[in-house]
Amino acid sequence: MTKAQPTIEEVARRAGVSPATVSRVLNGTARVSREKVRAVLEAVEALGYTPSPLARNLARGRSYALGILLPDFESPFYGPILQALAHRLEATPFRPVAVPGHWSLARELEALDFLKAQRVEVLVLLGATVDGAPLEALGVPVVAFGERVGERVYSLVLDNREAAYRATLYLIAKGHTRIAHISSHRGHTDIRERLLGYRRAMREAGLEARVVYGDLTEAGGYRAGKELFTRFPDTTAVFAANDQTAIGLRVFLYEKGLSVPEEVSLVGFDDIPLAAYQVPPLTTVRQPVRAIGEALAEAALAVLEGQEPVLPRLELSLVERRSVGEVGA
Amino acid sequence: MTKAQPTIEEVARRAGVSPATVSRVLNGTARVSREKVRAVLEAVEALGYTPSPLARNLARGRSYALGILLPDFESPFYGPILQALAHRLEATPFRPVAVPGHWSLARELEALDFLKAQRVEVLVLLGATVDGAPLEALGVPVVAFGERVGERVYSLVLDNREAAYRATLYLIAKGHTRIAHISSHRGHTDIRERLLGYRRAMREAGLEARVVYGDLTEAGGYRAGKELFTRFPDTTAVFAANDQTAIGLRVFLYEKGLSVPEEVSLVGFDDIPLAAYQVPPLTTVRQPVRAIGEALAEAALAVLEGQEPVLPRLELSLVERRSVGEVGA
DNA sequence: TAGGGACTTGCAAGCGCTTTCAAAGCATGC
DNA sequence: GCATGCTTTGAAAGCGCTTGCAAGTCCCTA
Repeated sequence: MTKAQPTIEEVARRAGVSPATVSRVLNGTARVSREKVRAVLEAVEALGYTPSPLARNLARGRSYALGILLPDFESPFYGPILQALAHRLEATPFRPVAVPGHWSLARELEALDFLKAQRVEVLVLLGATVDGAPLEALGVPVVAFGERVGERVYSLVLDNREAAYRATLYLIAKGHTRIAHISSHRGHTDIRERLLGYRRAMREAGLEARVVYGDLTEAGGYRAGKELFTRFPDTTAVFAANDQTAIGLRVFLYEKGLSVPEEVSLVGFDDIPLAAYQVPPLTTVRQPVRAIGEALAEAALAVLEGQEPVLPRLELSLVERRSVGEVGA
Repeated sequence: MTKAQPTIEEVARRAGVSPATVSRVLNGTARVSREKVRAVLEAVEALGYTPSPLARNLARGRSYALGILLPDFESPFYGPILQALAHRLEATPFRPVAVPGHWSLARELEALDFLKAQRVEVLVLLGATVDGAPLEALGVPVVAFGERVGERVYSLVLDNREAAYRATLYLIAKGHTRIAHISSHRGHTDIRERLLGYRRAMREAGLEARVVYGDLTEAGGYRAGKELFTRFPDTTAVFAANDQTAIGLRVFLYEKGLSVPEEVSLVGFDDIPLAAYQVPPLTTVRQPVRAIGEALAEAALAVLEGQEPVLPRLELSLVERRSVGEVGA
């Protein structure tokens, strides 16, 4: 049976004070005499009272809601970021309101409408493509993972191009020359940056770029592999735009009977939790998800305090595992 | 500049009616004349008005919040369930409030306190261990994935024991006799049920059970593999309590130089998205996550309507991929 | 032509909290 | 002993919405 929760009124009555006083001791917003404090606390304890967030927020005129727009809840990359973000929020009065944009701009716009209706005080963007006007229209500050422009929008951006450049260089250093890249039209600028980094490394080394497109899913990686090895059968190394793509490609190679890393080397991007547990363990560019989540939370909280957020300079680093071999070794 | 959102008051003024009328047309709670409806709609449109959920819920005396307790946001198994659950809720007035229990009973209890403070109207339990008194203390109905008891608690339970039994039988049918199981003390009854199913199959076949314990993570699977092959080096098949364990074990085998499925066969449980993309693709027991998420949502919604929820009978099925080989084949 | 019923509409109370404002209590200083 | 200045406390007004109730309209019937 749902025994209704007690109200501040009842607490006040039991403690022999006014609701105002109860509010004051609970929020520490004004000095209250020793004995009344005790009485209130006792009543609160006895009744098991917790203030209704609804009423409180309405009275205070704010929602304490922090909107989070992410692609979905099953992404092995965004999940951990959300986790860190939510974790950082736990000790604050703010609550995360996470909604999926389902990798579609239209759905993202719907999600924004929803968040606006929810009166979120700030928006955190994770792997969304929305930008510009719709963002400004929200009327709240935005903290984005990935480049964005606009007033009151702050972005945390890692140097994807540089990291991709270095990853490609790494492959070249291992003696590879026929190196392909699997990119994607899905996703935002980060993916394009990775492509650019790859191209630059290839160009500088005087090598021919071979690019095919997936959709950042395992299935996409598998299909891209099919296309790649049809068009460029002699490819010896592949740099994939993300780990899921690399993993999908991996099973394509497995089915085709090409061994990794002996015949084909693989480098991914993101370092999702399962990357280390592939066979062979996947060499990949690590994104510091924990730090990313925390930095976003920190920035959002700063904005809420009216401060100018400082976004840290986070590094992408190649983690060498076992999916890359040396040519002619 | 955060232009404050308009209130019902302003809409009413602009439409030349009372706030009550605006409320009525927006909620369809009473008949309103044609012209006033038009006027209200026009004003709403012009002002870009959306009712404040805070005020609305306070006035209605309910939160429209549906609490969800799950282990964390990065689980490849619970993520998809959450996704389906949240998706089903989209068209309803209810909002998911998901909080992580971090695989710890203490944290789960904290989470419950939080959910209670949030005035959730119903609780959905995903992979939590909490049961009994703390659950009842919440004072709201509970819909659980996995066996639970109590009044106003309803559980969706799949026959894990039977599925584990059949999975083990499958291995036996492939000619294996030295079959191990990696279980876990973490997790709830489901895991134990799988252990029991395994034991039963082994017993009935007159085979000796060999059980070691992991913690349902990849790392745990890896460690369990170490222990397993120390104690029982001649093991030819392993049935793991979940896919992550199997995947962790897989890399242990890889490092040890044991091939899958030629030397060791592997069966997992859950069929997480990445299971199909392992090398070799993992044979596993599929949990219908989409259906599970939807069934839980459906049940929760039914309970909210005051109805007795009907929980469907969902099936676990073995999906054969490439990680199991025949003995002597 | 008056009375009654069916609709439509606005008033005002209230949801549970916060916060302003003023009253009350008290000690201090002259 | 009285004015002054603090401090503690409660009354009451909202926050933005919903909803019970009653008033007002209009049309129909006797």
